[in-house]
Amino acid sequence: MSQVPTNTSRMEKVVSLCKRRGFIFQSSEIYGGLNGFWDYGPLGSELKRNVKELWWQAMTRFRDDIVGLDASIIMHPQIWKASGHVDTFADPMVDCLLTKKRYRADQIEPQSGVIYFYTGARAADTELNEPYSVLLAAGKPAESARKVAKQYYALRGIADAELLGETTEKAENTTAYNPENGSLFTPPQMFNLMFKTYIGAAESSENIAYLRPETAQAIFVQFKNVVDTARQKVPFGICQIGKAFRNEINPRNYTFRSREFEQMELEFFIKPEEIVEKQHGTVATPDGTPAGTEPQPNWGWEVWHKYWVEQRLNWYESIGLPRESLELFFQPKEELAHYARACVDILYKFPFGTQELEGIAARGNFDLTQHQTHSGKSMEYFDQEAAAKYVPHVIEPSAGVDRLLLALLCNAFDEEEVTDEKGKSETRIVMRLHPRVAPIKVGIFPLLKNKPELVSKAIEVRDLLRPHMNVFYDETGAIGRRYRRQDEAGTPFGITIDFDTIGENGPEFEGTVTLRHRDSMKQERVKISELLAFLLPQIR
RNA sequence: GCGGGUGUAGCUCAAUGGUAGAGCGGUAGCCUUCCAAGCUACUUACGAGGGUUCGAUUCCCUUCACCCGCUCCA
Repeated sequence: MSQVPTNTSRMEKVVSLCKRRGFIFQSSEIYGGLNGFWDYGPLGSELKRNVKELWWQAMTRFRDDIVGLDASIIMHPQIWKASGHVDTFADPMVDCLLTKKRYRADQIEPQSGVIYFYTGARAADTELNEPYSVLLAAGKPAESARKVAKQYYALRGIADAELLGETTEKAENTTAYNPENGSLFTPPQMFNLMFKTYIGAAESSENIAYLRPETAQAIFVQFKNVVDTARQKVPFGICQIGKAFRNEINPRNYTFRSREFEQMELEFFIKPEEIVEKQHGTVATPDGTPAGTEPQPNWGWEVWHKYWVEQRLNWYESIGLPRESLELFFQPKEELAHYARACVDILYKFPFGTQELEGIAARGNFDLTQHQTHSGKSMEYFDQEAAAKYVPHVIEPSAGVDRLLLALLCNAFDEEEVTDEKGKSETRIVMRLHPRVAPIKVGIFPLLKNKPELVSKAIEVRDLLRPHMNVFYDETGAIGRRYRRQDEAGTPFGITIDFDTIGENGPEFEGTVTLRHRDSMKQERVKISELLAFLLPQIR
């Protein structure tokens, strides 16, 4: 498995296979495609269903303390006011007029000094009346401002310019100039990342609504309803899988950053530390808590946070992403959003770089409090055991489904040299997807198509397995070709119905099939009656 | 959004200012007793729009998409 930071050719092979085998297609391809949107083909949609199903199971079915939610994508616009998305989910951007580099306007260091204004420039045969200005630190020679200005006009086609209309002015704490070279920036442009739409027929400002930029807010907004109906006590969680939309400035890296994507989010509500302390006398910290322990009532938020990081890492391993393909990134305190207490990202080593799959944030009670303030409805929870009312705090593991699929596909992709009995070597492409996520669990092949006994027996086996797993029946072409086709689809098992199966080579083999393993290409004989018992534990 | 690159069949690639070809694949048939065998037939493309031209896949412009770098990113 490649550990090279960027590996373009490997990524290209993955992309090509995804298209060839029907994992991922470009959205609206016959109309030329649409930037930032992707579709999942037959194999991709199965893969995606499996991943979401496994997450849902791990979160809700195998736990008593988490329940599900499936909320609408368009919600009351006030929600996005309360969450801060309307105001802060927009980045003001500026471009340097000289270098064309783009910066976030709110991250420009304010500068003071002298501004040199020009009205234009003139060369032997041309003149350009386009104002431009340069900021110089106090005391620097005017000549360096002129040098920058000449570079600027040279870019505009006025070489060796004579600068026109130079004036100067003092400036304090301006962010309109590039600190690196003094050049003027373009005026700030706002990029709000939320998709806007209108509810009802009239496109007026009162009808503005947004496609949700994250699924989390729906959980906070429905917190009270869930508390009232689900018979859960804090600590408990609400989870949701669903689409979210962000009008990315620059979608990149295949499906990694798309404008429409799917999230799997959990909001796990916990007691504020003062309540824990009141009830138990002490608050457990990560240092005093052995890894992998069951949740305890005296846990503080830091232990819960660590607990969820470990839970999530274990889950990724359980679906086939090895621990060494993942990295943890602890966001430094100074880079955290104002409401967050801590955030750990789980990163995967993609061929195009190590990138985030999931963020696990400790968000305090920011969100519930915000909605309490904006809606005027109490978000307080009455804790009978503690005899106290409080707004719960929250730990938020938030994962991107599409990113995860891409990670699984990149991780599974493998090329190996195989040598046949005649000594001829060739490249085998195999998707080593974990059986749990594999789109097709087992391929079922009659050894020969023109032998009715083999075909009918194969169909019998297909119908035996079909209620329990996704099977693929294939009778065309040579058996080796059918195996290799399934290798690219990531199908972990192949079952071949041969002449042993129908008893032609002795009664001791009757009712057995060839079971072929994708990864090792090894074959073994298994009784049809034992197939389910063999396969089920591996795919669940 | 800026700069660079690329767009020809499902994939990988070729050729050409005179109307596109291969390999692999796919489909159907024959054959075939375990790892992409063979034979036959079929299938499918110049990203889109405009211009120059008698004629454009080829030259020019615009646009769209993808890739790389910058930028951004929950």
